[in-house]
Amino acid sequence: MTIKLHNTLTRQKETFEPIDPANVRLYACGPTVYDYAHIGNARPVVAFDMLFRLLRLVYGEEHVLYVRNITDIDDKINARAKESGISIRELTEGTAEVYRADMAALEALPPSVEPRATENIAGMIEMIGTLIDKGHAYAADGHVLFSVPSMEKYGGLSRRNRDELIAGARVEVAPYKKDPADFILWKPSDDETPGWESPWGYGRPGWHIECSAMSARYLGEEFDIHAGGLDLIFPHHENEIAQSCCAHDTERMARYWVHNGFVTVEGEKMAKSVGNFYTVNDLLKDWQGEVIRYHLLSTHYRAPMDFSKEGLKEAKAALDRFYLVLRNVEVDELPDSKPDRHLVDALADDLNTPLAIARLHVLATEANKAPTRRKKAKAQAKLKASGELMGLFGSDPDAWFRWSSDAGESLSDADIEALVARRIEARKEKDFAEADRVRDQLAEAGIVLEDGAGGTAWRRG
RNA sequence: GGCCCGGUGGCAGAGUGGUUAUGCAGAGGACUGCAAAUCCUUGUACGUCGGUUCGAUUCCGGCCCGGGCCUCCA
Repeated sequence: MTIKLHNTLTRQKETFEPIDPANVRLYACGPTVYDYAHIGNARPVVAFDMLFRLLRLVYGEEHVLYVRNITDIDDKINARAKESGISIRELTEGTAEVYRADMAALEALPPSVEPRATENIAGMIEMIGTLIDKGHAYAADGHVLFSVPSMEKYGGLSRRNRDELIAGARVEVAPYKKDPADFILWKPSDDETPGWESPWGYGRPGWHIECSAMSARYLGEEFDIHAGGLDLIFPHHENEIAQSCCAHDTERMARYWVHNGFVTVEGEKMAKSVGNFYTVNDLLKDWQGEVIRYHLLSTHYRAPMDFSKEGLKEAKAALDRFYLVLRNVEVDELPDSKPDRHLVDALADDLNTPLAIARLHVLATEANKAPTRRKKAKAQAKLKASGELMGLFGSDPDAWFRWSSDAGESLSDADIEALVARRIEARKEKDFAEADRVRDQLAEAGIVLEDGAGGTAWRRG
């Protein structure tokens, strides 16, 4: 089984060859915890969770190390804490906690390590010191800056040269910069902002250095895959490469760079002013996490995707179809099964999740058409194992169909079961008018009934 | 201005140098007390103009349209 990945370094799909198959190392840029995660933050998490799951399948669960950081030192955090009158620590820990819960609801596995920037300051200071020693950085006016001209190959990932950067610069160049392209490694803090003592005075790290320091600590100087959003290619990832390669004297920081495409919401760029700013936390009030996950997986991770309520409805309908297949189990226990070969092939081909989903549908149809109980159970098991590889079908089918976004406001399970029982009685008496009346009443509350051989099943539609 | 992505049938969304994607929605049928679910059948595609080719939606080039990045936005 070989995995192919689109590598931003070469802009081509390449066969993935780990440095050490017994220790496959993946790093993804995590959130800056100043606000709840929005759907644009969720996409990379789900996409790279799929990659993590695939790597675990191919190389073994014990042989994949996935690091995703939490950025808990940042000027946006400082500003947010100040305006909401809570401490920085309260803000970052509270936000991080919600983040973990939200991502878990999306069925994203927790990363192997989730380092926080504030717990890695020493490593950053050390790295900055190394960069200064090697002539790649300089202190000026309380700041430490990376000297971009000191790196011959700067710009390789984003494919820009320094002249283009300067020509395109839209921000005023700070006076302490020797070169307009230089970027901050360390900056001074005052009494209001968090800071640490350093050889260059009391201050705090720049953004890029944290990923360089943390990836080096947990994954080594050169590792396999570095993942993140498309928008991070420049400057963030470019600068990470500069810092890491110059500090470690390496050719590469990571062998493969994978980037997810952007999300629009309801056809437009997500913005609070447009009213389409969807946070995962809010969405989870109305939709099962798996529905959100499915919607995200239904577009290839590199393509731009439009996230919409309509798309969520479609995702819900599709998952209903699968859970219907999985609910209709006629044997005591499903046999053990491996994921479908074609589905794994699709995923191994640069995470082609839409094709894999199409395969799930084919497997569902096969299960529905199976002529014998045994064959049906086998097909159902295959479907379930395949979906589970993608982080789907983790719910109990009955629980899935009972799920309600407005629990308590609508009919309770007991109410529904009482009505269903009344209708069963009516049908026994051949009082179809009464049976239909009850069914209409339930339908109005969004309950769908199915009269099957084994009795009447219900679900919230 | 520079760099980089996309434009597929009513919708979502894969893929391919010649042959059915898949799902939803639509139409017809089977099943059902009627439904639901399920199964069967079925229609509508590849932005535009050129080029390469026996043949292009698929490769190449121009153009049009949309999106992203160009110093801290996933």
